[in-house]
Amino acid sequence: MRRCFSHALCGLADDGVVAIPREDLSTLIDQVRETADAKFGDYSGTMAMGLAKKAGRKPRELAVEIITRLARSPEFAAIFEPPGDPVGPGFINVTVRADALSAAVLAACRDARFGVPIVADPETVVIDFSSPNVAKPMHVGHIRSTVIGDALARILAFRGHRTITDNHLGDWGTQFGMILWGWKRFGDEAAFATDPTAELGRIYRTVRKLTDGKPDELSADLGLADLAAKYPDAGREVLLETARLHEGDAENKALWERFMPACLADIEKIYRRLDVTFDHRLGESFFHPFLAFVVEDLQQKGLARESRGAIGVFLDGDDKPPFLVRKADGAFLYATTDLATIQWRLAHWKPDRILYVVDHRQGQHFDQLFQTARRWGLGDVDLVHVAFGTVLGDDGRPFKTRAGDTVGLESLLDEGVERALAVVATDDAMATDERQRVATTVGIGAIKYADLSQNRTTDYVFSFDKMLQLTGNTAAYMQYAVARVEGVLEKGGIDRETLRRSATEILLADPKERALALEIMRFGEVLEDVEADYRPNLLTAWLFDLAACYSSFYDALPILKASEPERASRLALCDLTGRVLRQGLELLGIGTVRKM
RNA sequence: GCGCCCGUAGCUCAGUUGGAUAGAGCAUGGGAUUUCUAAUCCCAGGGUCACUGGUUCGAGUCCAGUCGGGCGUACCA
Repeated sequence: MRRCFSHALCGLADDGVVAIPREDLSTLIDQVRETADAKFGDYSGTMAMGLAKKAGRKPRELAVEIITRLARSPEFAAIFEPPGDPVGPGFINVTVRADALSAAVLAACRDARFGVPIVADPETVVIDFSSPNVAKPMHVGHIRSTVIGDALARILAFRGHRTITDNHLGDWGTQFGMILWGWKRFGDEAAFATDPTAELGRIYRTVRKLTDGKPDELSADLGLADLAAKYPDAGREVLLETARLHEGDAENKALWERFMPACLADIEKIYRRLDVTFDHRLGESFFHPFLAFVVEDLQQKGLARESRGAIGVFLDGDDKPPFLVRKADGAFLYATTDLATIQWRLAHWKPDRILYVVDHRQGQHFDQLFQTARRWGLGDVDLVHVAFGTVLGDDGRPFKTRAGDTVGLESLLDEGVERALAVVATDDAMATDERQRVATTVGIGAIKYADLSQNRTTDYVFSFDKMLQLTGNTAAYMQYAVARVEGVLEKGGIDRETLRRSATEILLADPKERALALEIMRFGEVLEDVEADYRPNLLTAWLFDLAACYSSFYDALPILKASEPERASRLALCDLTGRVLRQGLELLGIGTVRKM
């Protein structure tokens, strides 16, 4: 609906009333927003004030000009009431026409996309997310990248972009050297046969503590202290094992090939539970053959040079830390891999954009990476670091178990489902297996929703108690709203296809009907805003508003018991609300149930 | 030291890139059920937007500084 302003603004520009650069037009249109207060109408435009300043005009005068043009535009008049005079310093407040809203809702009822348009210029977007290290079990730190990345991929695809999701697995770095080193010294064949990833996880944790553990961490564990005494040079030896793997050492390569399938299977199991899929899983190992070329080419083009035995790109002068692409011992770094990856993706996928859904702590790395890529001349692709904050525990410290270990993702999901089961279990009428299914949907949904509903840039406090609340801005509240819609339609024995076909008019006489309809019609705008800043929390906030509008509508007005023609109209609204809510949750990777 | 991010109600957080009287949820207090899922709805209280100055019609938002916190900072990813 915002778009209706564009004609009037173009007109202004063409008439030379004010100079509006074409590229500013969309940001001006973005300034058309839903009003803070219903008494100001439905939408409000604030562009007159800003434009007046630049043009040296009086804001109200300019607002009147815009209003005149709006009123003349047939496209505008079809959707909005004739606008009144500007309010205050120059607000242009408009109200959607009842007949236009009603017609739009009716069209949405019959449309598989609810009237949400496909983007005008679809782009090819690579979304790089999750990217766990395969050598260690996935933990709570991976949840944000996985959940946010998956949601963004779903949303961009729904908007009409060509999306390519890629899981850039950490399957080749130092952490694998740790496993190799540890396996050779205290690997347990029997334990590996029983539960491969558990054994590899044990080795990883032990070696990590040996190589970068704090003194008190070492002294707290007698066995660990012994190992530390026995292998004082563990850190260096680990790097040596990593280097051997990269050089193609037969023994290490064989072990790598032996360990990988179990690692991958373990990770896949988590993705299945989370309902997350990838188009590609091109890990670090895949790009290994291209790394030498990256360094050579950077050197040859005079971008990288030797320093203290290593090779790096000096981006901010000689005194600032360079972007290292090769270590003094000859090994490559993840900077090298990331550069090779960009190059490979550009050559094979020709993307317009690449999104990296990665922890904000790696901001500097991406600044350097993007700068280097541009200097290297890798083309005019948009490289975006979609950063997010840390997951914290109740104490405000990074989320850990009481023993101080990181929380495994598997057990986290288990606990979410288990707690959801306790909440759902109050209804004895439900069969056990169905209850289990509902608990799974509610539990996993709660974990995802809690994460997505937070502004991604801030750290967030992980709390099962809060995310599983049945009231407030939670997955359960939203899923409940969907289940209530199902309940009404089921109770009325309504065939939804027939309902959609036979609906002839949507009546919006009651303010609650109107508010619900207006909210539903904002779906497309919200998705547009989500993409603009890669912020799924705008979608959760809107879903919450929508569910609240529905609850309010449902509470105040009879539906099945209403008389015609209200009954058919309200049933159509119910059906549409349910579908839109379900679609919105699906775009977040969250499932729904028919009963709960 | 330098760089990036953050500081909003008792708690957890929004705040649409500078807009109208700073909003939700939880918690607290009150109310609604002969009626489609009350896992709901309606109403109320609760704020020096860390602090100081600046920019302008207008600042939680932009600029400068101060205080407090987090993260990063040459061969881990």
